[in-house]
Amino acid sequence: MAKRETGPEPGSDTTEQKIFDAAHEVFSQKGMDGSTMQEIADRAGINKALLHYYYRSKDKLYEMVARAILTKAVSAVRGVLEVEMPLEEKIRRFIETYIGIISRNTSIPLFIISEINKHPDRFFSNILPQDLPKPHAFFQQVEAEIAAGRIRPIKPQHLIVHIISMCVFPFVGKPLMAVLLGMNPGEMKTFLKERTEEVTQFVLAGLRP
Amino acid sequence: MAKRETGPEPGSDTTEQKIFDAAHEVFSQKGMDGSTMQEIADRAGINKALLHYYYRSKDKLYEMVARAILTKAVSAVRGVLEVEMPLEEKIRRFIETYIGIISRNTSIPLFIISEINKHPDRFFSNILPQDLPKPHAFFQQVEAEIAAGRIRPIKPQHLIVHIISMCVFPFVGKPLMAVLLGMNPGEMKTFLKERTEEVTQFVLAGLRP
DNA sequence: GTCTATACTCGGATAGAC
DNA sequence: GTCTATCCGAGTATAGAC
Repeated sequence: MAKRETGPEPGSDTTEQKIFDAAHEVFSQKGMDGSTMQEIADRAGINKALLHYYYRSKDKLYEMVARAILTKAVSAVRGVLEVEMPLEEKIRRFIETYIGIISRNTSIPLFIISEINKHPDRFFSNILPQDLPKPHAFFQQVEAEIAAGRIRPIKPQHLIVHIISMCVFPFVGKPLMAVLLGMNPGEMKTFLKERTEEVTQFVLAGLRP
Repeated sequence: MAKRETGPEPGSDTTEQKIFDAAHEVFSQKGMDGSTMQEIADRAGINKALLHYYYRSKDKLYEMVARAILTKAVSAVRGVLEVEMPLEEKIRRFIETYIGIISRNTSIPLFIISEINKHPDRFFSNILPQDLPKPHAFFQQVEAEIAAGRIRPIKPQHLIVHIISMCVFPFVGKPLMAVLLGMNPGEMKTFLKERTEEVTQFVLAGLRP
């Protein structure tokens, strides 16, 4: 049984795939330390021994899942960032697709930041994809717009971090934001839906010369 | 031996205090699931049995530490948010003190968001302080400035989430930001130091009418 | 390939000597 | 108050039957 770098073929309904899906769900919600092989087995509807038959150890299984998550997340961002497009358009698209992905995968951002902080060695040696998004073109584009006087001067590195922060943080900090703002789950959902538009407006406003 | 709500008196050098300090350090870096009583005992320079003598269980010890962390974090924010002050000044101070606190306690934000997401019940029933920051006054102040035409229209809830996001996220996402931007630890440190000024400028620019 | 049974290790918690 | 020794449950992993 050949092992691929990023897990079994999605969509198929083999035992291997069921295990992988179960592991994906459990690991992404509870992280490495908080997950148990028993829970993964239960969720996959099989028993513990089979996990070790297909994936030698908890570590290996975790690495497969983590790599799959990171690869998917990274490639999603790459697409938007590297296309040729006017700056304003690029910013709109970036925010829209980025928040879109997060909304449909709410547990992923927290998984990435908390796991990468807790197990940095593992991530940097095995898991992080090698072909990360290259924001260089974006930086040059920003500099060009500044030189042309079409936007206010700003360090492009800070701009991109501003944008990513405003897109990601409200989702990972959701429980805290909810109590701080006094919102119930329904109100919170509406609030998060509004953010694509709000963040876009705020960023563009902040860039006016 | 009386138990206080937020742990022993800081500064004293009793065994109880040494345990609490050790637990604070370990829990804040590794969270509940990733920490062991053995490691806490080692760091405190005593043995496991004593942990149970002073704090009945790992759960109790964790709750004390978590409550202390939350209480400190919350009260720090409260101070700035509730003082009477012109809006621009208030925003400047908020960003400055907020990033200041985080810089001096880099593991705290990640602890709070990842632990509150992993053990929400525990946090909402026992740990979260009851007297949270009340942003109501801040909201009214923003509305008033908008009505007077001194700032661009914006929902105050989104504004405050924008600000918090840009202050907190770069610290919790530091390892990721570092690889994305291709920075070494030294460059990253400089970058984070710049953020107080950069975030302030960006927020004020985004609010211009 | 899939199961049951079991070995082994680790971590939380307690008993009891001092 | 502090220690050593020990218990017990949980969790990873393997052996071996089918």
